[in-house]
Amino acid sequence: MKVYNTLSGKKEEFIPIEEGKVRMYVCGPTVYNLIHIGNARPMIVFDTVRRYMEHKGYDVNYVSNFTDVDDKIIKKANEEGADPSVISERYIAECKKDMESLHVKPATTHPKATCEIDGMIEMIQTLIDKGHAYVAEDGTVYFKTRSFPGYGKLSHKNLDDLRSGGRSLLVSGEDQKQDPLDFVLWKPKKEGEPFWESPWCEGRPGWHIECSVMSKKYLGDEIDIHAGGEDLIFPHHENEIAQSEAANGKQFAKYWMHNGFLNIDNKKMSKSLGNFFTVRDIGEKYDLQILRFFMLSAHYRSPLNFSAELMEAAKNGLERIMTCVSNLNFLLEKAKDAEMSDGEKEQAALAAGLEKKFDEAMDDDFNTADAISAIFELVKFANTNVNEGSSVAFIRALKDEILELTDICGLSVESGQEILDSEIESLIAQRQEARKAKNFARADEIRDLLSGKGIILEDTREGVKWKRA
RNA sequence: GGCGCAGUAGCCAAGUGGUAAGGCGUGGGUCUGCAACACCCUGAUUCACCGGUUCAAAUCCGGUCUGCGCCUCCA
Repeated sequence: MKVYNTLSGKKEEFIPIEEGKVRMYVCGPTVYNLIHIGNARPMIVFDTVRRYMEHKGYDVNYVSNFTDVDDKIIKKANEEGADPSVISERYIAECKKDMESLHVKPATTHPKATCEIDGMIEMIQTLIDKGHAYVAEDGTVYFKTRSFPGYGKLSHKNLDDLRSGGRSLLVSGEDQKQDPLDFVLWKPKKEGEPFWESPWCEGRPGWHIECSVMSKKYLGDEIDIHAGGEDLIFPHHENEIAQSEAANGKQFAKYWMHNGFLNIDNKKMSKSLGNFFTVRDIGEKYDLQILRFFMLSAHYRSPLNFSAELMEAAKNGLERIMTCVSNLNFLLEKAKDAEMSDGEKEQAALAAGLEKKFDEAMDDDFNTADAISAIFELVKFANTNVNEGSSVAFIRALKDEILELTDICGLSVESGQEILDSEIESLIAQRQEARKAKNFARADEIRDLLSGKGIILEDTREGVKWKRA
């Protein structure tokens, strides 16, 4: 299995620190509002990475945090006159609902920054003790960037370029920094802000230290994969490396994975441009697994453009897979022979080749676009080769294969077995009578009636199929 | 200014040295009482442009153009 590592800029063979186990940390959202579809991309992408690794037999310890102390949360809390924890708890709950709709599995642990303050104070103290951090007059603690020789190794920047860059890194009120590149580990409270006691001042942690500490606590000093959106490479992940490696004296993460951005009309999504969509917005119109399918149809490192047309195309594509499974289920009920014929055994072997294609695509840095094409080929294979004469074993083999591969992608393509109420059953029977009697007007009338109730009928050679609109 | 990514059919999108996957859409056909589903056919002599390397390039090298991201909170 090969993984593209931002650190080296290359695809590398994945070798876990501990055989058979994967320790993985994914930077989670700041919970001050409903998550937007851009937030959803890393959740979906890295959940798929996790599912594939589990499919390969790895025991994955997957940690993804919620950042629940932040300026935006405090701002929102002040607007509503509520405690910041009310805001963050509310949006953590909403986020979990969205994740469920997106078929993102809950992490092994979802730590919250506010529950890990002790660990942060401890790590900051270690950094001070080791000479990597210093306390300013007002109690702010800064990380001394120049004290960490590897600074810039992830984002491939060098300190002098950063300094002479087009923009000043000095922001007003930060002139206590010894160097403009130094960043905050702990900052003093302001009026009306939540705060914690610390050796330096009453205050709260800087953003970057949170992830270093939560990763260390739940996964250890050294982890296999650290992941997030590409915008986090600098400064967030660069700073995490500096903090963790300076404090722990060990390599922090072996592999750094970053997903590309989701754009709207080739522009970054932003509220000011009016092209901002929450996951909830999309969920009003579409089953959210369509959004998931859409995102997996491109490579995770490529920028991905979002539009209504593209969602429609994704919807139709996913429906094709679901129709196939539904057809297989239908034929399964009608199948007579239990065992595969010799011809079917050969066919099944061919189909297994498509599963191999899927695995090879996923082994190559999680090429989900290519992997999905293997699923489509499998669907076509099933549509072409399964018929009313097929055996139970053959149909089931193909169905199971499709289900296995779609499940790795986090897609549920088998609609639940529903029992129709007797009134509808009776209408379908009446329509069949009418058709037999060539009373097509009556047959169409019943079909329209059922369509009005959300039941769509399809006449097949094997009988009448129905589905929900 | 610095760093980085991308440009493949109407649209989306794989492929990164051996002669262009897959999906959506379009048009035609088969099946069907009709519809739906499905299947078959329909698609790039060509991969932004210009040079170069090679027996061979969408894939490697150089340049040009265009779009985007990061360097400030951001998935």
